[in-house]
Amino acid sequence: MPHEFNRLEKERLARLERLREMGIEPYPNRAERTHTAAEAIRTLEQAEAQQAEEAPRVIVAGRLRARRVMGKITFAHIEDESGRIQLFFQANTLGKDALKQFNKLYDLGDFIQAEGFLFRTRTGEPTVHVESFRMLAKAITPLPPAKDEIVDGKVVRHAVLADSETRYRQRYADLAVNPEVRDIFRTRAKIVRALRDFLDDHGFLEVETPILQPIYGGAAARPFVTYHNQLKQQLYLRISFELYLKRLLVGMFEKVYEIGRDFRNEGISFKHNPEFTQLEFYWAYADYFKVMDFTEEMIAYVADRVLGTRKITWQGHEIDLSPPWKRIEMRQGLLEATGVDIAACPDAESLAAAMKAKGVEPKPNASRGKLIDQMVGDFLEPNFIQPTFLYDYPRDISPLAKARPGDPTTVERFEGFIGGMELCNAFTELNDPLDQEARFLEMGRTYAADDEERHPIDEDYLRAMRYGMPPNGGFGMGIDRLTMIFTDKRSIREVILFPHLRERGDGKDEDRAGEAAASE
RNA sequence: GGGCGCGUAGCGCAAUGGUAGAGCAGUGGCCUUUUAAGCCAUCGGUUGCAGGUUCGAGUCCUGUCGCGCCCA
Repeated sequence: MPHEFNRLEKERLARLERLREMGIEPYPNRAERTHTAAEAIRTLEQAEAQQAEEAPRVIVAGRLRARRVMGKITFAHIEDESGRIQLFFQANTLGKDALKQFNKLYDLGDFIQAEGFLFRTRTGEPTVHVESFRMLAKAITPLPPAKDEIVDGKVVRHAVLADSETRYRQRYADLAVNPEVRDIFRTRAKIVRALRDFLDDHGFLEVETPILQPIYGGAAARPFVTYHNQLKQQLYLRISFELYLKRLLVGMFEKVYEIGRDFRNEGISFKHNPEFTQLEFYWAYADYFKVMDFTEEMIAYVADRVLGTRKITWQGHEIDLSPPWKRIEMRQGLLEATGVDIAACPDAESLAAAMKAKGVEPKPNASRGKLIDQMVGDFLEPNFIQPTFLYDYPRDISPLAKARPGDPTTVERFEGFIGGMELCNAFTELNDPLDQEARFLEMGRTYAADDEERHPIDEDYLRAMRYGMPPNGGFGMGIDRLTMIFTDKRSIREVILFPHLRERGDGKDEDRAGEAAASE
């Protein structure tokens, strides 16, 4: 269905036609710019400092964001990625017709180019005295008309685009009018850059492993399923990188990492998006305690690089990202929080009974590990506001982690938490192929055939391990969540450029409800 | 999946069950240092969608779509 233009768009289309009639191409192929807005302002300041005789000349380009027409002069602001700069249009300089053209045929939101000399207005604002200007790209749809007012030195923004649905569905408009949203994604890019630099500096090799996988694994999650037509083969979008990265240790790489997208076909919430960005690394000859130390160091490094401080505020909490993080053994932590001693309960039945005795209602039909997970989620996780490692997890929910020597119910695994949210997950990796096979079979028995967290057995992974895999520590961390922590955002949708929303045409104005109802 | 809340003009918002409004944006005009410029005039609505109750529904009820928050 072709787009139906609204009243405001039709007005702009008419002006676009008018420009064409005047021989002006509203979407020219080439643009010119000598200075960004910020560079132009700096250039003026330098000229003033040097008491230059001639005013510096610039060509600036950007989106027209404000216009104040005052008879024979017009003030405007254009914005580029570096910021805003004021333009001064004067009938005496440009001629009456040119000024009228700018006032009547150019719209807020249009990309324009302007050439002239720099000066300061009466109020001291750096301004381009425009001698010529041209259209670079006409905007048909008006952007939300956010205006900034300075009150007591603070910027107060009016009528700013705030509807979260529109902001996420039309992120381009959100980014165009909300500069602080652009900053979130600059921060995100810096985080990823800092992580890469840290890992590279520590001798890790960045690799790329398959996103389309014949067998999914490495996490407890439901996959997206797809199909290769020519191979006539069902494929899955990966739910983790783990099994492929560890194959590389068999292949004699000792430190590898990957930053990329994982896909999990599960619920969407303020901390879950169906595709999310993950960092995983695997480190030969390391164990989970070494990985813990390394994690603290890495997060502190990223904080230093990205924020310039290790003390942050997240949702009103003062959080200190400096090492060392608090370390809590899971058994001890649960004993203190609930009075239940998981070490005294070797199976699900005894643990459920112990939980009931302490007034905690166990989830029905849950395994021992899932009951423990339940208690962690209810009694520990929300309290881990300061960076905290919780370590020594139950074996039956950790099929890829190595057991603790002398304690078959526990594996060497930790999770890191910040702001009451799980941030990372790591273990001393299981490298015994026979034990690994037994774990896979055990999982197959424990989970019902239709359980969404059931793992198919990856025979090729077992084959790789049989060739010999060095002892190693592995680590996975959600980049989206780390970005939430660093940017003080409560919702993962704020840190993902194009978060998934339920389908609804091109926008909230378009109604498909009627069509859907009619077709049923 | 369940509970609660929200959905009104391009944007941010009003409107006891009784004529759907003002601001910004837009349009026409005045204005040579403005900066949410100002002043005068003016255009703009399927109140998410579909039903229902009522003399009368943006408002109450049912269903539905979407978003948000809480829970699972």
